[in-house]
Amino acid sequence: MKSFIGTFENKIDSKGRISVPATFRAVINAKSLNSVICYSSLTGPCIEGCGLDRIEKMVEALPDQPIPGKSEDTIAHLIFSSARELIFDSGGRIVLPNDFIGNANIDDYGAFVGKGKTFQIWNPKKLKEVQSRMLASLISERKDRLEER
Amino acid sequence: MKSFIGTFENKIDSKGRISVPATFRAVINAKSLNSVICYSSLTGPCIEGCGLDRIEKMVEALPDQPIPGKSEDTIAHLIFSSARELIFDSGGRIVLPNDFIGNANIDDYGAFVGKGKTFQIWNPKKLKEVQSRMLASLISERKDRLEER
DNA sequence: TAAAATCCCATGTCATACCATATATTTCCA
DNA sequence: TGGAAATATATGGTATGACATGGGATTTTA
Repeated sequence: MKSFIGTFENKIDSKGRISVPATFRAVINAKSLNSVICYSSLTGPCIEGCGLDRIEKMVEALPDQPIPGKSEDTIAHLIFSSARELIFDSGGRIVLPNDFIGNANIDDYGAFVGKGKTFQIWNPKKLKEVQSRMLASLISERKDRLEER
Repeated sequence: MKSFIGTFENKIDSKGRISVPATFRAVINAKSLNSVICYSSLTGPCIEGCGLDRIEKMVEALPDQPIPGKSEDTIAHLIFSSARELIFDSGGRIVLPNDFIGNANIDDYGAFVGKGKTFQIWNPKKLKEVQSRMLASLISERKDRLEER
Protein backbone atom coordinates (compact mmCIF):
# COMPACT_ATOMS: atom_id res chain seq x y z
CA MET A 1 0.00 0.00 0.00
CA LYS A 2 1.27 3.40 -0.95
CA SER A 3 -1.45 5.71 0.35
CA PHE A 4 -3.02 6.51 3.68
CA ILE A 5 -6.69 5.43 3.52
CA GLY A 6 -9.30 4.63 6.12
CA THR A 7 -10.27 5.93 9.55
CA PHE A 8 -9.12 4.33 12.79
CA GLU A 9 -9.90 5.37 16.35
CA ASN A 10 -7.31 4.60 19.02
CA LYS A 11 -6.85 5.40 22.67
CA ILE A 12 -4.44 7.93 24.07
CA ASP A 13 -2.93 6.79 27.37
CA SER A 14 -1.77 8.87 30.33
CA LYS A 15 1.64 9.37 28.75
CA GLY A 16 0.23 10.78 25.53
CA ARG A 17 0.94 7.61 23.61
CA ILE A 18 -1.27 6.42 20.76
CA SER A 19 -0.98 3.43 18.43
CA VAL A 20 -0.52 4.35 14.79
CA PRO A 21 -2.88 2.10 12.80
CA ALA A 22 -1.03 -0.90 11.38
CA THR A 23 -2.04 -0.04 7.82
CA PHE A 24 -0.57 3.45 8.18
CA ARG A 25 2.61 2.01 9.64
CA ALA A 26 2.79 -0.26 6.61
CA VAL A 27 2.79 2.79 4.32
CA ILE A 28 5.64 4.29 6.31
CA ASN A 29 7.57 1.04 6.52
CA ALA A 30 7.33 0.63 2.75
CA LYS A 31 9.54 3.73 2.56
CA SER A 32 12.01 2.23 5.04
CA LEU A 33 11.03 4.79 7.64
CA ASN A 34 10.16 4.24 11.30
CA SER A 35 8.69 7.60 12.17
CA VAL A 36 6.06 10.09 11.11
CA ILE A 37 6.37 13.85 10.77
CA CYS A 38 3.54 15.67 12.49
CA TYR A 39 2.52 19.32 12.64
CA SER A 40 -0.52 21.31 13.70
CA SER A 41 -2.87 21.68 10.77
CA LEU A 42 -3.27 25.14 9.28
CA THR A 43 -6.78 24.38 8.03
CA GLY A 44 -8.57 22.94 11.04
CA PRO A 45 -8.34 21.69 14.62
CA CYS A 46 -6.33 18.57 13.94
CA ILE A 47 -2.82 17.18 13.67
CA GLU A 48 -1.37 16.62 10.22
CA GLY A 49 1.03 13.76 9.52
CA CYS A 50 3.12 12.25 6.75
CA GLY A 51 6.42 10.59 6.03
CA LEU A 52 9.73 12.40 6.12
CA ASP A 53 9.98 11.94 2.35
CA ARG A 54 7.08 14.31 1.75
CA ILE A 55 8.64 17.03 3.90
CA GLU A 56 11.87 16.71 1.95
CA LYS A 57 9.96 17.13 -1.28
CA MET A 58 8.32 20.27 0.08
CA VAL A 59 11.75 21.62 0.95
CA GLU A 60 12.98 20.93 -2.57
CA ALA A 61 9.95 22.70 -4.01
CA LEU A 62 10.69 25.89 -2.09
CA PRO A 63 12.46 28.69 -3.91
CA ASP A 64 16.05 29.10 -2.74
CA GLN A 65 15.71 32.81 -2.29
CA PRO A 66 12.63 33.42 -0.24
CA ILE A 67 10.60 36.33 -1.48
CA PRO A 68 9.25 38.17 1.53
CA GLY A 69 5.50 38.03 1.73
CA LYS A 70 5.25 35.18 -0.70
CA SER A 71 2.54 33.06 0.85
CA GLU A 72 3.92 29.62 0.02
CA ASP A 73 7.14 30.50 1.72
CA THR A 74 5.34 31.74 4.79
CA ILE A 75 3.21 28.62 4.92
CA ALA A 76 6.19 26.34 4.51
CA HIS A 77 7.98 28.04 7.39
CA LEU A 78 4.92 27.73 9.57
CA ILE A 79 4.82 24.02 8.87
CA PHE A 80 8.53 23.36 9.23
CA SER A 81 8.80 25.29 12.46
CA SER A 82 6.05 23.33 14.17
CA ALA A 83 6.81 19.96 12.62
CA ARG A 84 8.23 17.19 14.77
CA GLU A 85 9.50 13.73 14.07
CA LEU A 86 7.62 11.17 16.15
CA ILE A 87 9.36 7.79 16.27
CA PHE A 88 7.46 4.51 16.68
CA ASP A 89 8.09 2.56 19.87
CA SER A 90 8.42 -1.22 19.68
CA GLY A 91 4.62 -1.52 19.72
CA GLY A 92 4.07 0.97 16.90
CA ARG A 93 3.03 3.91 19.06
CA ILE A 94 4.00 7.56 18.97
CA VAL A 95 3.90 10.19 21.71
CA LEU A 96 1.76 13.18 20.81
CA PRO A 97 3.28 16.47 22.06
CA ASN A 98 1.00 18.43 24.37
CA ASP A 99 0.72 21.50 22.16
CA PHE A 100 -0.47 19.34 19.26
CA ILE A 101 -3.07 17.69 21.47
CA GLY A 102 -4.23 21.07 22.72
CA ASN A 103 -4.47 22.57 19.25
CA ALA A 104 -6.54 19.64 18.02
CA ASN A 105 -8.80 19.58 21.07
CA ILE A 106 -8.02 15.93 21.64
CA ASP A 107 -8.56 14.23 24.98
CA ASP A 108 -8.72 10.46 25.44
CA TYR A 109 -9.21 9.17 21.90
CA GLY A 110 -7.67 10.09 18.57
CA ALA A 111 -9.08 9.33 15.13
CA PHE A 112 -6.54 8.73 12.36
CA VAL A 113 -7.94 9.82 9.01
CA GLY A 114 -6.26 8.77 5.77
CA LYS A 115 -6.01 11.48 3.11
CA GLY A 116 -3.88 9.84 0.46
CA LYS A 117 -0.39 11.28 0.73
CA THR A 118 -1.02 12.49 4.26
CA PHE A 119 -3.16 11.67 7.25
CA GLN A 120 -4.74 13.62 10.08
CA ILE A 121 -5.45 12.98 13.74
CA TRP A 122 -8.75 14.33 15.04
CA ASN A 123 -10.87 14.45 18.13
CA PRO A 124 -13.36 11.73 17.05
CA LYS A 125 -16.35 13.81 18.04
CA LYS A 126 -15.16 16.86 16.14
CA LEU A 127 -14.34 14.71 13.12
CA LYS A 128 -17.89 13.48 12.85
CA GLU A 129 -19.20 17.03 12.99
CA VAL A 130 -16.87 18.20 10.25
CA GLN A 131 -17.56 15.21 8.04
CA SER A 132 -21.33 15.57 8.21
CA ARG A 133 -20.92 19.25 7.40
CA MET A 134 -18.75 18.34 4.41
CA LEU A 135 -21.29 15.82 3.17
CA ALA A 136 -24.07 18.38 3.48
CA SER A 137 -22.13 20.98 1.51
CA LEU A 138 -21.37 18.44 -1.19
CA ILE A 139 -25.04 17.58 -1.53
CA SER A 140 -26.12 21.22 -1.69
CA GLU A 141 -23.43 21.86 -4.31
CA ARG A 142 -24.77 19.08 -6.46
CA LYS A 143 -28.28 20.43 -6.08
CA ASP A 144 -27.15 23.86 -7.22
CA ARG A 145 -25.59 22.40 -10.28
CA LEU A 146 -28.77 20.55 -11.16
CA GLU A 147 -30.89 23.64 -10.69
CA GLU A 148 -28.61 25.64 -12.96
CA ARG A 149 -29.79 23.72 -15.97
CA MET B 1 -11.76 -9.31 -18.87
CA LYS B 2 -11.09 -5.70 -18.03
CA SER B 3 -14.41 -4.44 -16.69
CA PHE B 4 -16.75 -5.31 -13.87
CA ILE B 5 -20.04 -6.50 -15.43
CA GLY B 6 -22.98 -8.53 -14.21
CA THR B 7 -24.80 -8.97 -10.92
CA PHE B 8 -24.02 -11.71 -8.40
CA GLU B 9 -25.66 -12.41 -5.08
CA ASN B 10 -23.56 -14.03 -2.33
CA LYS B 11 -23.97 -14.82 1.31
CA ILE B 12 -22.41 -12.89 4.17
CA ASP B 13 -21.40 -15.11 7.11
CA SER B 14 -21.30 -14.28 10.79
CA LYS B 15 -17.83 -12.80 10.46
CA GLY B 16 -18.83 -10.42 7.70
CA ARG B 17 -17.11 -12.46 5.03
CA ILE B 18 -18.44 -12.56 1.49
CA SER B 19 -17.15 -14.24 -1.67
CA VAL B 20 -16.16 -11.82 -4.40
CA PRO B 21 -17.60 -13.17 -7.68
CA ALA B 22 -14.96 -15.07 -9.61
CA THR B 23 -15.37 -12.85 -12.67
CA PHE B 24 -14.71 -9.74 -10.57
CA ARG B 25 -11.67 -11.40 -9.04
CA ALA B 26 -10.41 -12.08 -12.52
CA VAL B 27 -10.56 -8.35 -13.30
CA ILE B 28 -8.50 -7.64 -10.19
CA ASN B 29 -6.06 -10.48 -10.81
CA ALA B 30 -5.42 -9.21 -14.32
CA LYS B 31 -3.85 -6.16 -12.63
CA SER B 32 -1.69 -8.38 -10.42
CA LEU B 33 -3.68 -7.31 -7.38
CA ASN B 34 -5.16 -9.48 -4.64
CA SER B 35 -7.40 -6.96 -2.94
CA VAL B 36 -10.18 -4.51 -3.59
CA ILE B 37 -10.55 -0.99 -2.24
CA CYS B 38 -14.01 -0.35 -0.85
CA TYR B 39 -15.68 2.76 0.49
CA SER B 40 -19.17 3.87 1.48
CA SER B 41 -20.93 5.34 -1.52
CA LEU B 42 -21.74 9.04 -1.42
CA THR B 43 -24.70 8.64 -3.75
CA GLY B 44 -26.70 5.81 -2.24
CA PRO B 45 -26.96 3.11 0.42
CA CYS B 46 -24.31 0.79 -0.96
CA ILE B 47 -20.61 -0.02 -0.86
CA GLU B 48 -18.41 1.10 -3.73
CA GLY B 49 -15.40 -0.93 -4.85
CA CYS B 50 -12.51 -0.84 -7.29
CA GLY B 51 -8.86 -1.78 -7.66
CA LEU B 52 -6.03 -0.08 -5.82
CA ASP B 53 -4.78 1.30 -9.13
CA ARG B 54 -7.83 3.53 -9.45
CA ILE B 55 -7.36 4.97 -5.96
CA GLU B 56 -3.68 5.63 -6.51
CA LYS B 57 -4.57 7.52 -9.68
CA MET B 58 -6.95 9.68 -7.65
CA VAL B 59 -4.22 10.34 -5.09
CA GLU B 60 -1.82 11.38 -7.82
CA ALA B 61 -4.45 13.55 -9.49
CA LEU B 62 -5.05 15.60 -6.36
CA PRO B 63 -2.74 18.59 -6.08
CA ASP B 64 -0.24 18.12 -3.27
CA GLN B 65 0.01 21.54 -1.70
CA PRO B 66 0.79 22.42 1.90
CA ILE B 67 -2.71 23.88 2.13
CA PRO B 68 -5.17 22.07 -0.12
CA GLY B 69 -8.14 23.75 -1.76
CA LYS B 70 -11.43 23.32 -0.01
CA SER B 71 -13.18 21.15 -2.61
CA GLU B 72 -10.20 18.84 -3.07
CA ASP B 73 -9.93 18.55 0.65
CA THR B 74 -13.59 17.61 0.91
CA ILE B 75 -13.27 14.89 -1.70
CA ALA B 76 -10.10 13.52 -0.17
CA HIS B 77 -11.74 13.55 3.22
CA LEU B 78 -14.95 11.80 2.26
CA ILE B 79 -13.50 9.17 -0.04
CA PHE B 80 -10.08 8.34 1.36
CA SER B 81 -11.25 8.46 4.95
CA SER B 82 -13.83 5.76 4.42
CA ALA B 83 -11.82 3.68 1.95
CA ARG B 84 -10.26 0.42 3.07
CA GLU B 85 -8.18 -2.25 1.42
CA LEU B 86 -9.94 -5.61 1.68
CA ILE B 87 -7.62 -8.51 0.88
CA PHE B 88 -8.89 -11.79 -0.58
CA ASP B 89 -8.54 -14.88 1.60
CA SER B 90 -7.48 -18.17 0.02
CA GLY B 91 -11.09 -18.75 -1.06
CA GLY B 92 -11.52 -15.36 -2.68
CA ARG B 93 -13.50 -13.73 0.10
CA ILE B 94 -13.23 -10.32 1.71
CA VAL B 95 -14.35 -9.16 5.15
CA LEU B 96 -16.80 -6.28 5.01
CA PRO B 97 -16.21 -3.78 7.85
CA ASN B 98 -19.24 -3.27 10.07
CA ASP B 99 -19.69 0.41 9.30
CA PHE B 100 -19.88 -0.40 5.58
CA ILE B 101 -22.49 -3.05 6.21
CA GLY B 102 -24.49 -0.64 8.35
CA ASN B 103 -24.27 2.21 5.87
CA ALA B 104 -25.49 -0.02 3.04
CA ASN B 105 -28.26 -1.62 5.10
CA ILE B 106 -26.92 -5.06 4.33
CA ASP B 107 -27.76 -8.09 6.46
CA ASP B 108 -27.28 -11.68 5.28
CA TYR B 109 -26.80 -11.34 1.55
CA GLY B 110 -24.87 -8.93 -0.65
CA ALA B 111 -25.41 -8.25 -4.35
CA PHE B 112 -22.32 -7.38 -6.39
CA VAL B 113 -23.22 -5.05 -9.25
CA GLY B 114 -20.73 -4.44 -12.05
CA LYS B 115 -20.40 -0.82 -13.16
CA GLY B 116 -17.49 -0.99 -15.56
CA LYS B 117 -14.47 0.51 -13.84
CA THR B 118 -16.05 0.03 -10.43
CA PHE B 119 -18.60 -2.18 -8.75
CA GLN B 120 -21.09 -1.83 -5.95
CA ILE B 121 -22.35 -4.07 -3.17
CA TRP B 122 -26.04 -3.72 -2.31
CA ASN B 123 -28.68 -5.17 -0.09
CA PRO B 124 -30.35 -7.36 -2.77
CA LYS B 125 -33.82 -6.19 -1.78
CA LYS B 126 -32.90 -2.52 -1.90
CA LEU B 127 -31.16 -3.04 -5.22
CA LYS B 128 -34.32 -4.36 -6.84
CA GLU B 129 -36.30 -1.40 -5.58
CA VAL B 130 -33.81 1.10 -6.91
CA GLN B 131 -33.47 -0.64 -10.24
CA SER B 132 -37.20 -0.80 -10.87
CA ARG B 133 -37.47 2.87 -9.93
CA MET B 134 -34.68 3.69 -12.38
CA LEU B 135 -36.40 1.74 -15.11
CA ALA B 136 -39.69 3.51 -14.47
CA SER B 137 -38.16 6.96 -14.63
CA LEU B 138 -36.30 6.04 -17.79
CA ILE B 139 -39.50 4.93 -19.48
CA SER B 140 -41.40 8.05 -18.48
CA GLU B 141 -38.54 10.21 -19.78
CA ARG B 142 -38.64 8.46 -23.13
CA LYS B 143 -42.36 8.91 -23.30
CA ASP B 144 -41.92 12.64 -22.74
CA ARG B 145 -39.39 12.84 -25.51
CA LEU B 146 -41.65 10.98 -27.91
CA GLU B 147 -44.54 13.28 -27.19
CA GLU B 148 -42.38 16.31 -27.93
CA ARG B 149 -42.03 15.35 -31.57
C1' DT C 1 17.99 14.57 43.07
C1' DA C 2 13.40 14.76 41.39
C1' DA C 3 10.66 14.74 37.40
C1' DA C 4 9.96 13.66 32.86
C1' DA C 5 10.73 11.35 28.78
C1' DT C 6 12.04 7.05 26.43
C1' DC C 7 12.67 2.22 25.97
C1' DC C 8 11.47 -2.56 26.73
C1' DC C 9 8.58 -6.35 27.99
C1' DA C 10 3.98 -8.38 29.01
C1' DT C 11 -0.99 -9.62 28.04
C1' DG C 12 -5.73 -10.14 26.25
C1' DT C 13 -8.51 -9.70 22.37
C1' DC C 14 -9.61 -9.95 17.82
C1' DA C 15 -8.59 -10.43 13.00
C1' DT C 16 -7.01 -13.27 9.40
C1' DA C 17 -4.51 -16.99 7.30
C1' DC C 18 -5.21 -21.62 6.65
C1' DC C 19 -7.59 -26.00 6.11
C1' DA C 20 -11.92 -28.51 5.07
C1' DT C 21 -16.40 -29.43 2.78
C1' DA C 22 -20.27 -28.92 -0.29
C1' DT C 23 -22.22 -27.33 -4.56
C1' DA C 24 -21.98 -26.02 -9.27
C1' DT C 25 -19.66 -26.08 -13.67
C1' DT C 26 -16.74 -27.70 -17.16
C1' DT C 27 -14.11 -31.15 -19.55
C1' DC C 28 -13.27 -35.32 -21.60
C1' DC C 29 -14.08 -39.85 -23.00
C1' DA C 30 -17.12 -43.66 -24.04
C1' DT D 1 -24.84 -37.39 -26.94
C1' DG D 2 -24.79 -38.87 -22.29
C1' DG D 3 -22.43 -39.58 -18.22
C1' DA D 4 -18.56 -39.58 -15.14
C1' DA D 5 -14.43 -37.45 -13.53
C1' DA D 6 -12.05 -33.30 -12.71
C1' DT D 7 -12.07 -28.58 -11.71
C1' DA D 8 -13.63 -24.30 -10.01
C1' DT D 9 -16.41 -21.85 -6.84
C1' DA D 10 -18.85 -20.69 -2.70
C1' DT D 11 -19.12 -21.35 2.19
C1' DG D 12 -18.01 -23.15 7.05
C1' DG D 13 -14.78 -23.68 10.91
C1' DT D 14 -10.39 -23.39 13.60
C1' DA D 15 -5.88 -21.92 15.37
C1' DT D 16 -2.16 -18.95 15.13
C1' DG D 17 -0.35 -14.51 15.22
C1' DA D 18 -0.75 -9.59 14.95
C1' DC D 19 -2.25 -5.57 17.10
C1' DA D 20 -3.67 -2.31 20.57
C1' DT D 21 -2.82 -1.22 25.16
C1' DG D 22 -0.87 -1.40 30.00
C1' DG D 23 2.96 -1.17 33.20
C1' DG D 24 7.60 -1.05 34.84
C1' DA D 25 12.70 -0.12 34.20
C1' DT D 26 16.22 2.82 32.53
C1' DT D 27 17.96 7.03 30.89
C1' DT D 28 17.87 12.00 30.32
C1' DT D 29 17.10 16.75 31.67
C1' DA D 30 16.16 20.55 34.59
